[in-house]
Amino acid sequence: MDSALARERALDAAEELFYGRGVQSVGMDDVRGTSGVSLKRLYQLFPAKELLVEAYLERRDTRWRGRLAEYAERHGEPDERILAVFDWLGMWFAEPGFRGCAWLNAYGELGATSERVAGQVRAHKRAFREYLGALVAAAERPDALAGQLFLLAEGAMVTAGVTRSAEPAAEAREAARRLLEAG
Amino acid sequence: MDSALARERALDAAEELFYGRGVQSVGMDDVRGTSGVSLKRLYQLFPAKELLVEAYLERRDTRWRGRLAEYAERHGEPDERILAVFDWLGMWFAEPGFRGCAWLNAYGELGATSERVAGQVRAHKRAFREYLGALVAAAERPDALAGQLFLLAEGAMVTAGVTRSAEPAAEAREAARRLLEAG
DNA sequence: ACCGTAGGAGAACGCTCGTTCTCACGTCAA
DNA sequence: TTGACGTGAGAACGAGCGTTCTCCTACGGT
Repeated sequence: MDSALARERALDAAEELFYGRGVQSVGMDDVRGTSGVSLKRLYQLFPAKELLVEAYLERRDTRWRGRLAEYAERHGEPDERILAVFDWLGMWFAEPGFRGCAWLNAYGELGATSERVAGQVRAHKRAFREYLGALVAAAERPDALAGQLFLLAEGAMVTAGVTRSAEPAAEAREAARRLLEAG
Repeated sequence: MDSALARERALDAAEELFYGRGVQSVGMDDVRGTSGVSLKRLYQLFPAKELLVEAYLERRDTRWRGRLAEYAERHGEPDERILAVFDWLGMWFAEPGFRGCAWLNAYGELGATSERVAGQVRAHKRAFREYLGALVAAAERPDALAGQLFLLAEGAMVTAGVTRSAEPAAEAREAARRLLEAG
């Protein structure tokens, strides 16, 4: 198994385990067991657990925002694109194994102790907020609307995670629709 | 020091430490040091760390909802009461030492491993949602609005916690005002 | 065939931390 | 006074886990 493949396997295992059970309750030995990558290799690729955590969050960030953008961009009308964000959230919430927003979970777990993880969470949220800002600008709406939509989306993520339900996406979509309609 | 006082001291220390630094990075020894309550007493009052965590969340839940209701009820007009919730959130976010919603942080940290803590978080959020439901009903608005306001409030809490800013409360308040206005 | 290197399995190390135990001291009832 | 008891200080115990080390096997180049 070459390094690139071992790295992917390790990150796949890290993502499955860290997202599903939290970072602190997963040991490097669990990552080894799930990935099939030996401890020696793991530490060659990621010299400390924290680096594996950071790589996990970074890869997931890229993929998450990519998938969201890909879905939203299938819709031509600017207002539809905005609402599509909430549709996509609903599909995400309904996926098996959904356990809330990985970054908010990581923030609750590590935000107080790891400044780097806290920074990654802020960067991820800022990027999401800016993406909404671009959609809102394309719809020729005031930027303040993006902030409000962002709060709805964050509230939906958190609530879907805690209650294990996809319903908050529909509620947030409806609120977003009304804000669009009113403004 | 009698038992009741020791209990209060222990909970005061637990709250300060768990909320400020997270549950897992605080040891029972830290609680002893901050509270001045000996380990023996701590374990008499709370036979395991998890019980101390639960007691901390429960006491904080009572106080948090009490303070919110007290503030909101100073306002007579139903619509004003609803908006007062967001004003209160803004005051809370601006308090020194604010580090986001204690329950969401606890959920990120322990939700995957402690079913009891996860249940407390759900109960707390359900109670908050029901409180909003009561305010919305008093304003003779549809219950769906309560769900939307709830998402705004949750989004504001999360965002204020991550960005260390009180600003999201004002954004959420403005969104709430527009939803009230439109409905 | 031989040696040097890489890699795997897993033991070992060291630290943290939840929990319990030891021991000395003070208190109060008889 | 005495002895049972509660308490505090902190040592001790045991488990978990991040990280490193040992040892052994396999293989590639000469």
